[in-house]
Amino acid sequence: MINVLLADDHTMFVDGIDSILKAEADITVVGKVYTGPEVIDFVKQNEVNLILLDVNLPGMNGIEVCKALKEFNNTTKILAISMFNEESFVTEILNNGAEGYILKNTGREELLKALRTVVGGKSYFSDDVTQTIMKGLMKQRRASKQREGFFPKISRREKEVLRLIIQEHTTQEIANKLFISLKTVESHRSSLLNKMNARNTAGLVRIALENNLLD
Amino acid sequence: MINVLLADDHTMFVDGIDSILKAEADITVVGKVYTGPEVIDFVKQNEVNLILLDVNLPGMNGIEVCKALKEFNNTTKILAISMFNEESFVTEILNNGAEGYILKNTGREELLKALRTVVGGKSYFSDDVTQTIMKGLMKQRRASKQREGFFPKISRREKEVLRLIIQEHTTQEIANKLFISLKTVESHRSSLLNKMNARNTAGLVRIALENNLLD
DNA sequence: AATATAATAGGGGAATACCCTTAAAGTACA
DNA sequence: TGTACTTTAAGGGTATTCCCCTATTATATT
Repeated sequence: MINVLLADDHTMFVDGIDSILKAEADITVVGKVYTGPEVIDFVKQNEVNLILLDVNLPGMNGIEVCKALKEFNNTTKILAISMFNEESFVTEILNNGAEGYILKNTGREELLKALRTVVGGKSYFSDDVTQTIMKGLMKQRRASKQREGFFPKISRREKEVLRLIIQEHTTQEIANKLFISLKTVESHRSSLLNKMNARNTAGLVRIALENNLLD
Repeated sequence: MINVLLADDHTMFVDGIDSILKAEADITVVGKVYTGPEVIDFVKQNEVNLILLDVNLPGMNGIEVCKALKEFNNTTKILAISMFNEESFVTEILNNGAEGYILKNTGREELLKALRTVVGGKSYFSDDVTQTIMKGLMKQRRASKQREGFFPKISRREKEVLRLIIQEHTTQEIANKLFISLKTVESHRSSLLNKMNARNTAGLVRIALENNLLD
């Protein structure tokens, strides 16, 4: 038997889901809650296998609830639901422990499938959500591509020096490691500052990490 | 009519796909190639709508091919295929311009669906691949969670200083901006180095960025 | 009210990074 | 076989960071 908790501030929506799940023999809706703190309280006092959790709960939102919940509970699965197919929502709640993410326009069949998949220990995502995430993955490329153009390309040796700088080595240490003179390393540092348009080491490190310059 | 190029070093596999696609009225296999450079050459001389591209081509691998191709061609779609459901493969080739990713154990029906979806301008991914990527997304959480524990928490003021350091400001500039003395900022810097276990500014920046310490 | 932590600030010194200029030798490319 | 870029290196100086130490005042926390 799957014990489900519904957490959403839209009563009508909650009731709709409730009536859908009632028809299923292996699923019981053990509770309905309408705010974040209620979710936490309920889970502490009842056995819940899965929470259908609205991402945009008022007050304490779904993401915070998720985070708080995972602090003390690892068995209850979380299937996030939302009106919005927003990349930031999806990634954030997934980073905070949700096992699945579906949209509110999801039909009865898919809802049930998602629910059972997540309870079964796997993850589930609406096709639309998947598209969004993957697009995000692909966007990175275009963005970093554009930025590439901003830098004159960094030479092989410069890249080595840069890597060692980021690993917290001093100029002297880098010189020793690469068997070259202190002055040479200084010279590389200086061209790095120029090419990357940085004022100091902090900038070097930030720009390098932000733009994945170490590949 | 969809013009497809097959790029894979396993002849038998290529022929298998070829025969599957032959049965489709709207699809023509316009070429079969077995190495990376051949792909580039072929696309330069023929009209190709979609490439079924093996990620693990010998010599110049699929990822490099993808990158090279997107340099001069934006119309040809790329559907990556691979034996391996490896997160690094998937993310890398997606970051380099592929529109879809399927596994070699994909059946005929799914292959055709993937192919038409990608040609239609949308992205397509095998369910398994989606699972892998999403798992990767979720793993980040666990990793960054663990690391959080390593730091004593950084105070409000220290965080401000840290942020300005990352923005390439010198100690003197930070002091001016925050209306405090140079020595106070030095003092904050020094506790940051301690708390974050960094040797110098480079480490400060790297650790802060890697662990999202600025939220 | 007592105790801990944070924020403030100073002196003084050593280590490191940054700047400017110059220049030779190696390497790749057309 | 030039031309451009990279890698190497130096002198000499300034700026900045880092490291000791100490110490007062605020702000939580219990």
